[in-house]
Amino acid sequence: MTKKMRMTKQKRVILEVLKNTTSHPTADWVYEQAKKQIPDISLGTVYRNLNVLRDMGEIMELNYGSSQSRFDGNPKEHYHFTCESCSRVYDIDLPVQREMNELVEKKNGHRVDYHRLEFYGECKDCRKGTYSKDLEDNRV
Amino acid sequence: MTKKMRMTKQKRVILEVLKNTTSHPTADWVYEQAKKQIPDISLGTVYRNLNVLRDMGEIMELNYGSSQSRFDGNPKEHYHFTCESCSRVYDIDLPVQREMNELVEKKNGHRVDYHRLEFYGECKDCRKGTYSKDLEDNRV
DNA sequence: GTAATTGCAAATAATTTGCTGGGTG
DNA sequence: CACCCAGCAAATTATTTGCAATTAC
Repeated sequence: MTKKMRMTKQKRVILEVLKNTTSHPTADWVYEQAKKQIPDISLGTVYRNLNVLRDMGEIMELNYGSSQSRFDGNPKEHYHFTCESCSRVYDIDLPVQREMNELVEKKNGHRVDYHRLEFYGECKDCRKGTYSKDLEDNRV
Repeated sequence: MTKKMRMTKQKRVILEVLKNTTSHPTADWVYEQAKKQIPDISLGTVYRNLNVLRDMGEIMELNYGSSQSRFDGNPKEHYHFTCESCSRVYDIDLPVQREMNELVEKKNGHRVDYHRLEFYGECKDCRKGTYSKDLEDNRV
């Protein structure tokens, strides 16, 4: 039984703020905007509702699931796959498609220096049920 | 004058740890590994050196520049451009290439649910010197 | 009525920084 | 021997959480 969600004034305003901007605001900016309509709304409420709305699929969180930075000893451009089950990150050997940068430059007018491509899903170890914490801890 | 960098025992070990793994460790994991060789190394030193090594281009930081999450009112899959100068995030209208997911599935054996593609560079406003803080604050 | 949700404040978690002594070039 | 960098601990920043009061359904 997933528990039922109530549409509160706070939730409505937060969603409205997000739906009415083409920018990609931070929680804090949403909070500032929401305060214009509900002066005593609290930042905690904004965070809670952003998470609820994300889980419902109403909005997207960029950088979702990456509270910690990860480092890569290989500084050459390459792509990654992140397992949403065990959080491990794998290298992907697709060739880097630099043509896409020029395409975006032409279409949107920004100067594009590089891009980042990340795949998400369930890794082969987790699919097989082979995953073990030991394996993770001993990766070298 | 960029100041000169000294090769310390700590820096050498941290770099060595990263170069000798194909995983994409967190700062904390690097710290744990480095401690095996330098028991009294401090976590602060690990963070400092990871940043120095990243700035030198010796290693890559994944999720670089995103200490805060950003939210998108449009939950449909689409790509983004992030300006490294003003930090604004723009939508990119390239069609989503789902074929790449299958390619990775076939080649690497992971189940791929979706991917994320982000471009980086300098946005057209910053290139023109048009950027203003007001503009950012008033984005709606 | 009752369970979900709020505001507030305190708690976490990741990362950065100030200081002072030590080690590299 | 100058000055970059280490260790330590305290500070910052983003986000989450416990609790008692409030509100949607």
